[in-house]
Amino acid sequence: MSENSSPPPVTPPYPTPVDPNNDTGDAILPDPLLESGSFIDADQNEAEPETPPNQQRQPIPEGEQGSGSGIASEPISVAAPADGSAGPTRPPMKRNLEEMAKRPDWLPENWTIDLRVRSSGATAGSIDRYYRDPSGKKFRSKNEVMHYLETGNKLKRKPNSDAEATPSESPGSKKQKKSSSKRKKSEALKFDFLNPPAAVSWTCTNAPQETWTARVDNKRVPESRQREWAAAFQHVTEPKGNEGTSN
DNA sequence: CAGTTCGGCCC
DNA sequence: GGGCCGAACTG
Repeated sequence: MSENSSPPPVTPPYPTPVDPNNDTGDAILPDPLLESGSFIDADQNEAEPETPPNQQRQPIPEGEQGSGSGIASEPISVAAPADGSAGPTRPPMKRNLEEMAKRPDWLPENWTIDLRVRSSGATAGSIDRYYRDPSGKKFRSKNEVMHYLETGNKLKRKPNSDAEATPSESPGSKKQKKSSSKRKKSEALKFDFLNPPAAVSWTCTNAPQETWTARVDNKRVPESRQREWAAAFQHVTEPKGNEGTSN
């Protein structure tokens, strides 16, 4: 493009937006979140100029299509700002990546959130949120974080006992990815009426929101279980249990 | 075997 | 639509 006749003289702190329909003053702020501490997984002590910023990515061999081949673009690490110490007046966050990366209230301050965008697969485009503790441990969900916070033990996944070896299946061959017939569903009331917990202790967390957590034998009861309990409770307290035809 | 990513259910 | 978790695949 050719040069313009009159270049912009001076850029004021806030460029005048040409957007006519901006009621909430959604102007383009310089970098509201940048200062808050949003950076790309750059360690604080990473003083290695020799290493280029490009992450070590293995070249994807064409032809061979693996699930792990097409990985997401870049893991976005967002450091959680300690608190409002950075700036007294915090500008309204725009709905952006930052907003998504804002730490939930239940997340400790020293933890970080990793946003990963799926680039391959049927669920491409979906954003997965991961949580990392100062130690570097990675968690996939709030539940895992909670469990780790309470018990201090990281949930181990995939026991993979492989107790039964089914020779019928063709071994050695690559296992089909779960294409179909994988998850079972449809299960009415999961509550085990025959083996109810002997004792349940309920604790209420007041901050930031009222959250009741049930514990059985010092083991935290998953919310899903609590929901099942609620469902069962409602079921047993249902006044009208007439399934027969009214007559 | 551990780590990483995708599929897909559940909410 | 997002969260969550199991499963699958790779290094």
